[in-house]
Amino acid sequence: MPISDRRLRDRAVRHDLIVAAARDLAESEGWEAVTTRRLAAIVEYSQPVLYSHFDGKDAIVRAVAIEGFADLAAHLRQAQTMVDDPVLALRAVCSAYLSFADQRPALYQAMFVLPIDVPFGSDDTPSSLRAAFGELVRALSPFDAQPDPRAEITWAALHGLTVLGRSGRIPPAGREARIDLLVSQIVNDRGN
Amino acid sequence: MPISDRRLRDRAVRHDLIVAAARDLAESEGWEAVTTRRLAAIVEYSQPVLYSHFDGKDAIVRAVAIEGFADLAAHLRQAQTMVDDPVLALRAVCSAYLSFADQRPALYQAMFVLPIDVPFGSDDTPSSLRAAFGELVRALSPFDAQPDPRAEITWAALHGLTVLGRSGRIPPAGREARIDLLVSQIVNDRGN
DNA sequence: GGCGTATATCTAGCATTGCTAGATTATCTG
DNA sequence: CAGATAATCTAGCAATGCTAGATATACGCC
Repeated sequence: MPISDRRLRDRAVRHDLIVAAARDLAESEGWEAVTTRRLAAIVEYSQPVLYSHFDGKDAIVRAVAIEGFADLAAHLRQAQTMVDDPVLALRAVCSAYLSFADQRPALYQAMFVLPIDVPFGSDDTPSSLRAAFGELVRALSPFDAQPDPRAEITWAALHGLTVLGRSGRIPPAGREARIDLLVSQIVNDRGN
Repeated sequence: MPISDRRLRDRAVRHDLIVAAARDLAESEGWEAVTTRRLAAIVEYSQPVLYSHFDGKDAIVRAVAIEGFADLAAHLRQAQTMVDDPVLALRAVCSAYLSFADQRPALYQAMFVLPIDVPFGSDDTPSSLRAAFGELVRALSPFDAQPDPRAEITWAALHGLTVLGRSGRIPPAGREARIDLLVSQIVNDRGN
């Protein structure tokens, strides 16, 4: 086993360490506290090593985000496989989306607010991202023969509730009622 | 007429000039190009004069945003007073919201994405902001006895469509279909 | 084992950012 | 006109993302 193998392994470990440090620091102090110098200090290397792993700060944020998509997909999947009834399953998915955003605000921000340059409709769209969207499509397919547009506006609504709520533009009270209303809108809109 | 009056007028003019410069520069080159130095150069004063008008860069963005709320409110109002039928009026408001966001992306960003510290549910919520939300409530009131929660999730959906579309997370094609779907959801959800 | 080379890492620094203190100029008052 | 007040500017600070050149480390070969 050549030594260069161990080197590659070490690099991969450090890579993950940087991503984890960025995520954790962002979660505890916000993304504005995530500077290359602080990340370097946490990883206990000098600042320029970050640039041997990532093209720049944006790339680090992007890496955090892409990991987050996988987490979200798993979270949504688990929520809807717990219940059989399609309406309840849909409600569970919506609720799970919002609670994910609530519990991991910085991660969510990296995924959906910060300008990470992730291709979406393209071939090299991260599979984790496609998976997350797919879970939403799955939850909606009992109610719509063409679930994709429905998934888009539902996703938009969930995202809007998240960011507008976070910045105080929508009050926290009445959250459950809004989820009910959202689900009710979807399931009652049969025939089109 | 004391000379200090002219001074106050000059100050007000310069204040507006700064806000306009920020808005225009953001609209043409994006908010990341809006630096205090560039603003000072446009206004043809030195950098520190900005701080005699505003508490900092955030306050300038906030001023731009608050002007924008008034514009949006007027835009939405005009859209729905053009048509009589409630369904068409609702559709017009949704469409107007999206086109506003589309035509003035930087302004929209200042209003709904950038972290301007604007109180919302509070007493000193800018009246223009309340007015914009009120237009949405008005358009929804024919369809719901309690239009406020409905307005919140509709606003959320519109906002989500905007930002997710802007960052390439939702494709531009099918935009009209999504508006139709959104309206259809609302008007078909009678009884609750 | 020892040496030259390639790789990895660090130190130091650049340009830009938001913001501020102290000097300087213009303006008003007695 | 002199003194005081207000407005404005010059110069600079600390922090940021990022990079070049120097330095230390690990490797392959004899």
